[in-house]
Amino acid sequence: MTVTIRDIASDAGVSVATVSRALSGNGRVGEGTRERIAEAVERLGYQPNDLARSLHGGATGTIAVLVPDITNPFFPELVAGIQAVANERENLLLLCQTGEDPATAVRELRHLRRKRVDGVVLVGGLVPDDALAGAVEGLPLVTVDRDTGLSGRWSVRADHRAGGRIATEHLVELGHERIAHVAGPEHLSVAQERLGGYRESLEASGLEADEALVVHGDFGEAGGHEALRTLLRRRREFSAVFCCNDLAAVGALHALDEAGFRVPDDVSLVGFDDIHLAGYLRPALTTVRQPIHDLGRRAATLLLEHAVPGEAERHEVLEVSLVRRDSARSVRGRR
Amino acid sequence: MTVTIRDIASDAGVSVATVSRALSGNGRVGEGTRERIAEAVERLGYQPNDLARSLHGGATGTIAVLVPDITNPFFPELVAGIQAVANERENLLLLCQTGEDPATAVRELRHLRRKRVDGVVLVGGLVPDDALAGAVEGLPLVTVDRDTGLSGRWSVRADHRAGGRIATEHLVELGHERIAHVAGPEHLSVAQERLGGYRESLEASGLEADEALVVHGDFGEAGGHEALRTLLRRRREFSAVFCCNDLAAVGALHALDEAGFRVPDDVSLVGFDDIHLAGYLRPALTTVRQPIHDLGRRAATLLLEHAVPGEAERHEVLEVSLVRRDSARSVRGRR
DNA sequence: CTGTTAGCGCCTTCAG
DNA sequence: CTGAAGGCGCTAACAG
Repeated sequence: MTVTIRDIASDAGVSVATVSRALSGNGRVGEGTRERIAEAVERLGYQPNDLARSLHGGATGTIAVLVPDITNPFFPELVAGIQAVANERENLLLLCQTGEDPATAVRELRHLRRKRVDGVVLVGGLVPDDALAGAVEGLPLVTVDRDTGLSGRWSVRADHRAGGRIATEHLVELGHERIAHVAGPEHLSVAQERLGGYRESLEASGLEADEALVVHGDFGEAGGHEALRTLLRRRREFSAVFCCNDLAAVGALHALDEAGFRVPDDVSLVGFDDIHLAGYLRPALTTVRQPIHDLGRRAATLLLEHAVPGEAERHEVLEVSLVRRDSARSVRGRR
Repeated sequence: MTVTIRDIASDAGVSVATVSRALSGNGRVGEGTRERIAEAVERLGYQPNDLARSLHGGATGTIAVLVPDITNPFFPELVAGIQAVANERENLLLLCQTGEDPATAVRELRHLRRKRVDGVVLVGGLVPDDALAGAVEGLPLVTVDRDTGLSGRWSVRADHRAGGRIATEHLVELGHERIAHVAGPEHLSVAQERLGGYRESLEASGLEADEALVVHGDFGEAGGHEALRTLLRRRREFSAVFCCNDLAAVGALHALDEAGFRVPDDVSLVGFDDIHLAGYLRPALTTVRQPIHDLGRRAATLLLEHAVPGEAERHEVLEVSLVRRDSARSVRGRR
């Protein structure tokens, strides 16, 4: 049925060993034989079987990425970065979605191990370390935007704390004194850090840190929407809102809109991430840019180049920057 | 180093065959033996090797999807649909990006074959049939939104022509008589069909089909932006624009904005796809909804259930529907 | 119910 | 430079 190395061997009148050498380019093979082999390969339409090849213990040339939800626009950009370096090195990329469920993640990790992937990029912080530890033992792994206690593991992340600071500082510079924050899920370290940056900046500016101006939501549009409604219900004065990410900012924008506040005329808004969407919105969203694509590139590069378990671990922190667009402006009206 | 079936066989005091049976659940195995095996598996931390398992000729439990660009928000939703059914059946999903380059697509297809994937979902219409034919010979394949001349191949697509009609009809019903169309790339069948629907609808309504109101762009934001500027430069009167997809509509929206036209007050706008973004925009975009997630689900289901090459081919067409939001309203001002 | 024996397709010593 | 032989980890007939 399928043509194997043996078929082309007999067709070319040589042994399988010679064919193997000719194809893998390992040992030396005579010019003439090489040609006859190439010919036979062509004529018979031979397709090497990577399964058999990898069975020998070599690499599979396949890595995997685990994301919470590919539908969230942050992740496709990240995946694209990973994919880019995977392709450069002729690796294939398996995409897994955890749906933010630790059990699913662990199950998928186990599945990936059976498939003998060369390594995995784990994105997000939703799996407890202990559950993870067993599932990834001996598996090359690089985490992204995840606060991991796993020892010997490599990680890549943006400087979320600096991001929180930058966003808040920008609003302070615009003259805002009552700055609210729509925070992310409390248990996520990236959310904590952004919140921490916000607080640091407030303090550094000598502004009052009114805890009633901080409301926790999630990283989704609905969460931002709901969070802002909660904030509004508290009836505290504020003239600007720093949202934990762009999607939440979209929700906040809509909630503000529904309540009759105009952005940025009545309230200024700053997001985080700088997903493509941010530039499409009206007003275009001022936000903190994470180098999402590079985050992916770095993660994949580390994974493919260095991340053998046990090797000295390494943690990279990428810089963020402010992207000024139209959703934040100097203070005028206020609630 | 790695623990194999043989290790656990000797540990449990049985033969490898018995272990194999116990683990795969094929043949019958005594209660006691089964337990001792389970124990050994646990104690030694055995991880089955799917490579060896698949080498036997069985399935690999892995399918692949080829998309032009995962960063385009249409595709993550589609991929999510595919992923969903893949997971339900314990399959893994390989993600490949073609970057709209036929050569890349063919190369990746070849790579996937070496990896012995069980099948692939090919999205979009950018690879010429002949180049493809060789690369996918004997490989289960389902195409999505692609007009394929490949015989014996399965496909899933939305009813783009009906979509074009629905969008245009909606604008006609709102009283618009001069309706422009920002079309997609001319060589893509889905673009042709949407354009065809637009023309049909115009004709059915007895409206003049002014070819100067049709301008070709691409499926991106920049393309829509540029296309609308071209349209504006022609200085023909129009009060509504039907865009080939939502991303192009975003570009059109911005171009209109820059030119001082308000949507929907001065010009009505209708998109196509109904990506999440559409609902986030202001004004929220009226658009033709493609059941993107279902498109993915159906494609994967067909692939996993039926798509053995040679079997009677099947082509599914999914229905589209109009989503009325805020970007289109009854005619008032006009250019 | 269980063990023995062949391979799956390829690579890799080891001789020639 | 080339061939023969063994094995990667597992499954699938066959016999018991």
